[in-house]
Amino acid sequence: MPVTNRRDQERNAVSHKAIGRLCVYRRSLRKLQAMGKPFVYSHELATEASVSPAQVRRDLMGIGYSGSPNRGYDTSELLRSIAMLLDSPEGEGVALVGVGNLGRAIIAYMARQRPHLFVAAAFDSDPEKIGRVIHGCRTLAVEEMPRAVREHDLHVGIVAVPSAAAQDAADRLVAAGIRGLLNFAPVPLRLPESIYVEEIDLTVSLEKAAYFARRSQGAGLT
Amino acid sequence: MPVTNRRDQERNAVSHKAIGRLCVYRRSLRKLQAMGKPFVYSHELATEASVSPAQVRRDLMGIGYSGSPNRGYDTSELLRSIAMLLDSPEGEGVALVGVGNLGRAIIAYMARQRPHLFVAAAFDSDPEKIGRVIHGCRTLAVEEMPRAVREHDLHVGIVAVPSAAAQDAADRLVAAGIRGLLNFAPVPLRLPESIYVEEIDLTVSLEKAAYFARRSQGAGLT
DNA sequence: TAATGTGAACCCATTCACAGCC
DNA sequence: GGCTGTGAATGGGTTCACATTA
Repeated sequence: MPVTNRRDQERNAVSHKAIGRLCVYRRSLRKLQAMGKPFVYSHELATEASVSPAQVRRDLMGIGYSGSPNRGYDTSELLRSIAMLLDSPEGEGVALVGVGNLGRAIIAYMARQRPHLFVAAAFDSDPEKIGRVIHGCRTLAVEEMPRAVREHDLHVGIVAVPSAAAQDAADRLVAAGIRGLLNFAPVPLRLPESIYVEEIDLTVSLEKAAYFARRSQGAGLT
Repeated sequence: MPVTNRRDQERNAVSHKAIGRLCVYRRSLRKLQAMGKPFVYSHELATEASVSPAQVRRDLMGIGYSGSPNRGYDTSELLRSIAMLLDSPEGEGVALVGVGNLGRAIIAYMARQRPHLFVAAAFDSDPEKIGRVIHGCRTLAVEEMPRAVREHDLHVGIVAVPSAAAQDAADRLVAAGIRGLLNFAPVPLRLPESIYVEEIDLTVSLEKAAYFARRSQGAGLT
């Protein structure tokens, strides 16, 4: 019973936000599956993900998955459907540039959570760091990037270097064949249109949190 | 020449996204100011932030700031206007829970970038870590949180603990008086409505990057 | 009865396009 | 002439509400 077929995926461009939510639903589904719960309702996934039940149904409709009106969605089947959409049949290794505090924290973090995305290769330009092994991942010189990326067939990169080095790191990743990347450096990267960039900007997030914290009824004490 | 007054801010609830963009504009403005550029056009800020010029003008309109038709916006004045909106006149210290790899990386990161937000207090439940000083920030026991948060008058917190401990960390922060927080743990936090939560979900971001990397014209090799 | 699937309505953010200004 | 400021048009994402189904 192949619930979502390739054809659907090829056509329906699922929206950015929907993809993000599907990742979240998947996390809940994994938990439910581990708990042995065979079926789940949209409103249950909804509360877990802090969205509306209608939103969940829309999203699942978007990937072409159907549930049953009185039992809800089949946990395992839905999980498979989402995986079929999100996961690459090829490898899922990612290349990380910058093995400083942040880079090491990312490697450790990803080693702990075991999604099927993992840091397959880490790079740094500091000769001091070359050769060090962090969580089973050896640090290579940036010059090795083209070869290593090709060899491991990587498509996703992480930029975890200081701002000043970010553009160079990104350029190297792109040159090596990476097509999507996660940028932790608080600088706007200038890259080809075809490269997908996901920004993680700690400062901006914190400033937002600070701003909205201030106005959430705390009021007056300005 | 007080360009944006408190009245405007109190009323116009600037949208979430607009706040995020204003943080980004500010970064560009600081750079421009440092370069001694006294005026800037919307299209310049726009390219820096990867948004449309119209978007920039809208956003600045939203905070009640006006430029001059032929010189653009006054760099310093605009910077002051944004600061007046975003920055708290009170302190800007934040409380961080979890001094593991990630927590330490965050402290280091924030110490490097010098926005006016800084980690004022770090907490951990591991007795082993209590007392350690990272970048001038001493690690305290979580039990000290209420006192320390009150003492430093903190309103923003960062949750950088493992998933299993995240809800507890968040609850403690909220109990101590924090009103906005940044959550790095990939679990949905159940908190009072009034608390603003900004999620930073590495796994979701990576999965999104991987997904869109795959479909950006790479095609066929599925 | 209580759930799903979905057209239609709604809402908010963004962009357009142009008047006004220097 | 090229910029800003902004009403109007557009577009996309979310929610509504209800027909449908087991």
